[in-house]
Amino acid sequence: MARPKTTPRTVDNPSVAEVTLQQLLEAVADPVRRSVIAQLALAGHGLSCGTFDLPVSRSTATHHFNVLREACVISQHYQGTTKMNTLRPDDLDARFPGLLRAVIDSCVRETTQVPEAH
Amino acid sequence: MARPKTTPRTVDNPSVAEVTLQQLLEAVADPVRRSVIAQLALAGHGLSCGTFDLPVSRSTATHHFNVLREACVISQHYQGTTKMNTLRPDDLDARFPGLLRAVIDSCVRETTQVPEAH
DNA sequence: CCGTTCCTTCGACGTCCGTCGTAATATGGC
DNA sequence: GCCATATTACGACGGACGTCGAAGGAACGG
Repeated sequence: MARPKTTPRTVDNPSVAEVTLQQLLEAVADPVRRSVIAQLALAGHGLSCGTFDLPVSRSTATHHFNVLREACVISQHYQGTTKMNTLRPDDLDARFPGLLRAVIDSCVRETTQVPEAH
Repeated sequence: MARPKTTPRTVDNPSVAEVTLQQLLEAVADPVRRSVIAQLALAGHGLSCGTFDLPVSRSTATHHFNVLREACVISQHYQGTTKMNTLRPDDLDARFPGLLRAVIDSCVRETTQVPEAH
């Protein structure tokens, strides 16, 4: 409250120390969010929110980005009218060694190996 | 149906090939189930269902054991009247390299580092 | 047999989370 | 200023999951 009329469109990316294991695991347990992770990993660079291919509405996508950011899986920052998303690759390793890396790998395999006809 | 009156009390531990990433991540996203994992890892050997220290009723605990077994995180087998639970340490590594190992480590840290009064 | 112990099955209930549409805000270009 | 674009905030809804208690089956020991 007492916020000025103009919100300068800043994003606060939380510090790794504030993230719980519960938060991280819940974040990656959703298929839409894992799709975000996979697309970011495959792209190799940041992507704006609108460029993702997701099977949900814009507002739902915003929700998922928030969850991922608060779990320190991605970091976000504004760039003009768009919002860029990038993976936070090694930050979380101090707190949960190897975990995010393994999750990202599995997310990529999950999407690239989709052509698995039995 | 057409089941004999006496159920021989067998358990079918699914094969790793049938487990999805979704299943595994959902399984470990629950705090009670992570407690099971941590207690098993700390014990270093199998534990019967009744010896776990869990904040839920017996029937709920049974449910959680089922979820963990179907995700190939634990394997179960009867031993007299009790049901033994053991971690399936390296099975899942073929399918999700490094993932379960990292999760187990984080579960152990989560419970052993509980004495974190700030 | 009979009782005890251990675990499971079955409904039922409550809550949380993913989903949406609509309305609103910020930026950039004209 | 004004419009178009990009994203967010706000309620609302529905389904899924964690939870429980009560009843039941299985093994072991008398």
